[in-house]
Amino acid sequence: MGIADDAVEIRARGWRTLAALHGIIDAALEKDLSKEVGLSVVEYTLLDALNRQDGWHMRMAQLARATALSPSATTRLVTRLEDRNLLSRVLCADDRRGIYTELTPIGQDLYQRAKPIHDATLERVLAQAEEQPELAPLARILHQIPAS
Amino acid sequence: MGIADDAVEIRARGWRTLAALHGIIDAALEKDLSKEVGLSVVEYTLLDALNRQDGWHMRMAQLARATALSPSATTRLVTRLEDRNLLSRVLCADDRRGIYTELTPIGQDLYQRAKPIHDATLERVLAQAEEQPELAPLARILHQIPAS
DNA sequence: ATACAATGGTTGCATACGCAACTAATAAGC
DNA sequence: GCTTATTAGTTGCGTATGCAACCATTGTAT
Repeated sequence: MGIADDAVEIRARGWRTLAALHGIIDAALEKDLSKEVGLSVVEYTLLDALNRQDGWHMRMAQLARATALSPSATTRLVTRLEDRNLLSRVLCADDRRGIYTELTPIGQDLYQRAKPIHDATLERVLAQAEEQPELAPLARILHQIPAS
Repeated sequence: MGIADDAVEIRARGWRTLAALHGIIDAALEKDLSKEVGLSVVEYTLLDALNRQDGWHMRMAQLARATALSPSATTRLVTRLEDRNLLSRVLCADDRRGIYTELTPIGQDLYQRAKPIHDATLERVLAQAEEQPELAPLARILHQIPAS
């Protein structure tokens, strides 16, 4: 087995590690957020993305990108949150095809309650991951990614 | 904002980066594997896990762990692959609750055809990710995770 | 002006998923 | 030995997803 073959296997193993760590974090967040504030991970991700944009001025396509979801799934996700009065659709004045979303006070409040849960779970799960030899190298990196 | 708060935000950003990279790789693999050999990513992951175990001697629970899937999803995944004659269920002799899975020749053949696709896509996508400032730090790490 | 292309979101439909309840087989308690 | 608990895997059911087809609005060309 030559160097090139090794590289392929190392990449594959790296990808398996990434997928495993992702699955662990995702499952833990899903469980805790769902239990404590009734939000799924994607729902939290959307609220979080909106919040980092001052709760305003994100179009459907941007939300789709932020959540790594298809356009159709994004439509339904926004509809679900709108039905719970966490956000509202706002028609775009200059381009009436576009739709902005706005966090409602209820949505902002729920996000403020969800964020500590999210952050605490993330810290706990990452600490656990750093104890596992397979995951540790990757888990440690997450603390060292520079702002960009 | 103190050091502790910074750590929280850095973790959160690291998690977003991890999720983003995972989504990109997963989507690319999904697309290429589906197109070229008619396999989804989880289906490939299962065949790959089986193959690394000599195509034998993995119980349902192990497969569930390898694919990060629930028991029920694992049952249906194995059923799908069994219906396509890629693997077969084998009752465990000593513990008749347990079920082993065995790759069929067809399954082995399909895996051998799928692996180059998988590896090439992974290499391509990771190379692209290394060009993006947001993803580069994490993408580069995947080449450096030691065997364990 | 009118037709035609391109863009932004939404819906019909089929599929995969997780949870909880279930069955079958083994292990433990007395 | 018989009852109870535990473990392994499967099924019913509701929900989230992606794809492709669709509608509405905007831009472009003649």
